Amino acid sequence: MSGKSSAIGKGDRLILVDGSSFVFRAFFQSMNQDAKYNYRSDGLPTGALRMFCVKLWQFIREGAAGVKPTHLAIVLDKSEGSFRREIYPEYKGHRPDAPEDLKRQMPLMRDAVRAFGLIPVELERYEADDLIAAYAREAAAAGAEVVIVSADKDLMQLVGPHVRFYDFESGIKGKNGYRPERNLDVEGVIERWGVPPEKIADVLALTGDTSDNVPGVPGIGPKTAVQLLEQFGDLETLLERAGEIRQPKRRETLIENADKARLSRKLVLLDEKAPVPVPLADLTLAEIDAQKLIAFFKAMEFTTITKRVATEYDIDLNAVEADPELARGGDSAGESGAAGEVGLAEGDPQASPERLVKQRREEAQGLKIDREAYECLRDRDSLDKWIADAREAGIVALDTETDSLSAHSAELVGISLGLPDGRACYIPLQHRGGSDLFDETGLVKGQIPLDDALAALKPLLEEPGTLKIGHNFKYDWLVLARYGIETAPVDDTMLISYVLDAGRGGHGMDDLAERHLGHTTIKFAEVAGSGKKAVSFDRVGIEEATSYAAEDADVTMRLWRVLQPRLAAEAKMSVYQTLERPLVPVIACMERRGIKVDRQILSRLSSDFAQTLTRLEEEIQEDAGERFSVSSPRQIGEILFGKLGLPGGKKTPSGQWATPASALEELAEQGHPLPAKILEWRQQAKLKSTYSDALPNYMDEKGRVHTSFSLAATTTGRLSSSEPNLQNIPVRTPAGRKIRAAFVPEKGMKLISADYSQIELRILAHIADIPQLRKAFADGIDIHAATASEMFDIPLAEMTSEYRRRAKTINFGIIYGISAFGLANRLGIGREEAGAYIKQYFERFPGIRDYMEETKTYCREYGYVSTIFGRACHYPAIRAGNANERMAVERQAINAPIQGSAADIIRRAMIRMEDALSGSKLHAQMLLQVHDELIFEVPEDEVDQTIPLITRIMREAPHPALTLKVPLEVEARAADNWDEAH
DNA sequence: TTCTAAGCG
DNA sequence: GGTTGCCGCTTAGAAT
Repeated sequence: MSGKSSAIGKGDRLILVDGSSFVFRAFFQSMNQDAKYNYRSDGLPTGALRMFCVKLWQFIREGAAGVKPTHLAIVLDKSEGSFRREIYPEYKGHRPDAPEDLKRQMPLMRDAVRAFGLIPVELERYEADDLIAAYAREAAAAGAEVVIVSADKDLMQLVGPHVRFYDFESGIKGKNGYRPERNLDVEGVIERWGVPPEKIADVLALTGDTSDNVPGVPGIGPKTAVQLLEQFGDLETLLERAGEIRQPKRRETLIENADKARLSRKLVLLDEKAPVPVPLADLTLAEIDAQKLIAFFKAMEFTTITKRVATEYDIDLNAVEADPELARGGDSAGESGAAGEVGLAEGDPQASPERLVKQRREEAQGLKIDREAYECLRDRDSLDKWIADAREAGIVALDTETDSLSAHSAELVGISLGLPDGRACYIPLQHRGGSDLFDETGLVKGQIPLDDALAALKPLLEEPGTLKIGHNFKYDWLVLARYGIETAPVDDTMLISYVLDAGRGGHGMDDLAERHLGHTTIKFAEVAGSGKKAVSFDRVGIEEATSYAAEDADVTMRLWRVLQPRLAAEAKMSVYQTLERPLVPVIACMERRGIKVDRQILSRLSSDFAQTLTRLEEEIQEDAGERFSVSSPRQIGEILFGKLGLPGGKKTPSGQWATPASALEELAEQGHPLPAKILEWRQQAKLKSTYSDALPNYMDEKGRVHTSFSLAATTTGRLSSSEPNLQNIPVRTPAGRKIRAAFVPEKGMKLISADYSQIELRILAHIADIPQLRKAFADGIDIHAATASEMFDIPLAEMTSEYRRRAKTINFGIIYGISAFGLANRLGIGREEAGAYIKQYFERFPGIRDYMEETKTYCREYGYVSTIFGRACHYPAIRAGNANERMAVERQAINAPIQGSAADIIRRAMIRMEDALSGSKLHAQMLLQVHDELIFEVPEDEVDQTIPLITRIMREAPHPALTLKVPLEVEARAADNWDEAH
């Protein structure tokens, strides 16, 4: 386009786009769209880029702020270090990092600009703002009209008779419906700032600018600054005559901070003299090369904008091929060249997701895994070579080996890497034994010093341009985080498998290798031994460790190549990108924090329980007339139903007497003292063994307990918690709540518990679209009472607790896939009566019967059901021949969309929570999730601000993807222990 | 390792 | 025509 150059002049119109703020805006706008539009089929985030292109296309064709351009420039920041850093090192100092997904698509922005036939304008040592200033002045001086497109208020300095400032609306609305300024002329600037554009730098010099870390003068805000400038004319005059200021305090700070103000002005003042790297004349808009633009869009997998361009230029879409070369990311060799290529079918730009899936599967089955070829890296040179290769590939599988199973305390023993070409290596770091020679520190010889290796690996593991692949990466993330490495971006093959195949089998690496690669992995026990002979991994010989560890990385990479393409092909990209991937660091941080437990409380409880147990045991044995083990259900059964001949005994599937609580309760109601005592004993024994005795063993030196949440353990999308399970801490009985009360905040802090009220019933009302339930929820009426009123024809005002209780049981039964038998059992009524209830329920709420029937039919046909966010839960056994089994699976299928949708909602809330809190400068920390409840630890003086924020994030969690037909309600409370907070 | 019971949502 | 039976988890202890 430089061939058509002509100098700018009167009648010309120039749009100057502040590239980085533009792409930021674009990113947040893209976040308001369904996630499926924001990722390419290889998982690369492209949402910001898509919005960027849509807007750029719009500016070129239609103009911005009512100005249709003859010239246009996208101006970028070349690097972090501008000349402002040289005069003030703290400039833009503590800026939060851009979101991970945005960072990954940044390199492609220049490609997008070029695809439009434009030149990305950037210059070393200068910020985009300075170049925009220089262009704006030059163009305005020549008589052209200028529009500056930016979200950065600093650029409002440049507004003048021929220069406007334009900010297109951010996708995210702030508090009080705040919207950024847009389309400002000189009048608009004066209205916004109280001063004309040329004085903005003076204002900022006084007030400072927190976002850029410009100091300013302490205690001077915008109001005072404007007033002072009105009084004295400009900053220099003000500073010279500061002695004349009446207010003593203000006078002193201004005199004292005069230099700071001058420095601040230098920082905020834009450098109009910046040497522009591209002459204005070369910014003339030429006709777009639509073929090239479409080829780029196709490589990015944009659809709507691609069609729009094709229509505009009357081009046959199918005749244009995607050109991955146009979307390489970065402009020179060596700079994260792979960001635009990751996962694309090699040399086949037309590969459809389905073909790619097939190709990868065949490839995986054809490629033999060769353990002999794994490398063991024992010196820096070979490690550096591997790091370079990983960088070149843009993708690397990663696995850590440690000396214990707990990610919170394990020491790093080694790291393995795997590449897409099937190469894999192991880097031993802290092996201490086996048959290898070791030195005086106990470390086996021939290992790269840990610090050296980590220093070399850290940039690779943290850089946005190289995708890391892990399996159950939360573990590795936690281990590496303790060595100061925050790995990103990461794909997790366990989570990809979970999204694709929940319900179809395990998601452990061994399972997946068998299933997808037909490969049997070396088992951990084979190298480390099992039972008494088991050793920790640092005692495993390095050669053996290499085949085991490198294989893990190798298999992980191969699994990724097989599974990842299925995300796009099976329309599961959104689920993976919005509900799974971002949750890994969130959960990891929660686990790392742990929750404090009061050891004394537990130890006292243990003694209390022990005492009660002894007493009960004696009474029980006396009543039974013999000594036996109360903890043995079989012996209990033999005593109650055999020896004492109590009525109504049932057998378990294995033929022994069944003694569940419900059976014992029934006997107790009939007046038998023994079953009641056994029940009591069992409760106390459970509380003692599982909680008061066991929990202290999990406490760290600070008295905190770190559970492990599993993200891929359930069929429905719920999390699970283990070692210890903190999702089943007692709450239903007074004795149990004493355990819960042992969970406490740190001094000066409170615990906040926030839980969704009736979330599953609300989801049922939404999915099945039940008018009465929707109305009851909308009106905030007690839902069980409303159900009872509808079912039993009793006005709400006359509702009795008994009818409400029955309705409540029925409501729960419905969620679980009700049966007359089950309901009868629960309510202690006859089967006929229970059947009549169900019949009546379905007559009043026919939509629920429809939902149940449709769900069963759907599941039978497709083998899976889905949550409202598209998570699939597979039930292959739905076609089982056995009627009982089939009915059981049908109930699961009915329940899964309800339970799973609730799980999705709280996942969304959790993912947003951290940013929302830190964005509001609050220090609350999320500690636990218990399915519909989140537990936080919060500084006492922030409780009042934190509760509304948490509540809002949880209530609004389905947005913007979905708007439920019922409101979500959240109850939150702060207290000094978990029992009181709940 | 499997079964039974009990803790939670 | 008898049987079984309400969803999702983890842990402890006994029995195998």
